[in-house]
Order: sequence, then C-alpha cells, then structure tokens
Amino acid sequence: MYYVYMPAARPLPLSRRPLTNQQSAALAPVFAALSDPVRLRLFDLVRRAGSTGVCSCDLTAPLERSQPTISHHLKVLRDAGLVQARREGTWQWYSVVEESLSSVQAFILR
Amino acid sequence: MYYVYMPAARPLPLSRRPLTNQQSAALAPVFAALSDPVRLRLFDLVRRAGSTGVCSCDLTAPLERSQPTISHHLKVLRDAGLVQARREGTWQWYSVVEESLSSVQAFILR
DNA sequence: TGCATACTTTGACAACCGTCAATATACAAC
DNA sequence: GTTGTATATTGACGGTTGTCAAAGTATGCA
Repeated sequence: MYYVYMPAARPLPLSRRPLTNQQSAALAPVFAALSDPVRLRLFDLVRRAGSTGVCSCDLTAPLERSQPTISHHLKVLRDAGLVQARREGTWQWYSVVEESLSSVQAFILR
Repeated sequence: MYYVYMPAARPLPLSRRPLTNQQSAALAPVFAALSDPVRLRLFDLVRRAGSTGVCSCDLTAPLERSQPTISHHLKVLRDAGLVQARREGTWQWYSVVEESLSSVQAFILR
C-alpha cells in the first residue's frame, strides 16, 4: 500500500470555465452595438475627439445619414455604455466611456 | 530671409485617421457574429477545445438549442472567419481560427 | 411671447435574425 | 443496395433592426 500525492480538487480559475449564460447575455449587447458599420465609424469619431468630446451636430455630415438616424445610433451606443453625453446649451457633447471596451478585451484575452 | 526647417507633409499614421467605410464594413460582420449570447458561448466552447477542436454534436446539449440552430450559428461564425471545420467521417471538428480576433483587438487598441 | 437651433421620439417600411420542425445530404457499416 | 448517425438546408414564424420623414421637446435669444 502506497500513499500517493494527490492535489486537492479545486475549481479552475474563473476565466478557464465556460462562459456563463449571464456573462454572454451581458457581453452580447456590447458586440451588438458595434455590429453596424455606421456605428463603428460613429464610435471611432467620438473616441477620436478625446475627453473634449464632439458635438452631435458634427457627426451627421461625415456619416452621410440623416440626423434622426445618427441620434438613433448614438442612443444605441449610449445604452451599451460605450459613449456618454453632456449637455451644453442646445448642444450635446459626446465622449467615449473609458474602460467601456474592457469587457470585450477580457473576452478576447480570455 | 530665413530658411526654416519644415517637415514634409505626410499622412498621419493609418490608425490615427478616421475609420474608413471599407474598414468598418469589414469589421462589422465580426462584431455581428459575436453579438448573440448563444454564439458567444458557442465560440467560447470551441476555443476552449483548443487545436484538437470539438465535435459539433457535443455543442448542442450545453447550449440548449436544437441541432439546426447550432448548425446555423456555427455557419455564422464560420462565415465571419472565427472558426473552421474539419471533416472526419460523419463528424465535423470545429476549432477557432487563430488570430481571427486580431481585427477586433486592433480596433480596441486603435 | 415668439422664433431659431439642436436634438429626440414616433411611425412606417423593408430587410434581417433566432428559432424550430421537416427535409435533405453526407458518410460508414452492413 | 439499406440502415443508421451526423450535419446541413429549407421554410416558416414572430421579433428586431436601419432608415427616413414628420412631429415633438428642449434650450437660448430677442
């Protein structure tokens, strides 16, 4: 009869267990918000404006879409937590939410 | 009259110019493929199987969807270049396409 | 109060998406 | 050939999406 070393059973690190239902349900809307070409360029324009942000009115022309359409896409990005808006008079200044892409990054490097 | 050093005009590095129409059109389908919770878990399961891959038949049960639905989702992931299939008898072995997420990664770090 | 500008919401339309049952295809073994 | 298993395709269904015109809301100014 021999005694053999046997490591205690322990769960794998979180990131090495399958993606849960809740994790995928939380992540999917972020990917969905970036799944449209116009929104991708929109997000890129907002990000490129840095912390100063960019006025919504300056986003309509370069994207060649109507103003309500841009407003709709900005709402999708806002609801996904990717960008934020700050009022100044009649203007809306949009800027990216820093770290908003961290969940996507975590999924890639998972 | 002075001669002043003047760097030649040159375009900004590619990544500091706005996302082009073509770039966003190429990127959007990758995000779209990952915009569904079931496909996110599907991709995660395939990735977790490593280079060996995983049999399609083993993906139906954990995702609680019908076989045609899983087949459909696998096709979406395949069309987006995220996974690949290899036949072996009647089985299909699915594995991730390495570097397939590099375009997403590049966009995040852009 | 009235008007102008910036933006949002509504409503409509065609197109697309996730899902499944049913059917079809591909392969292996007999 | 037939039979069985694994996977793909088809067709249909309700639900969602991108788009714009039209109408509504909010803010500033005279």
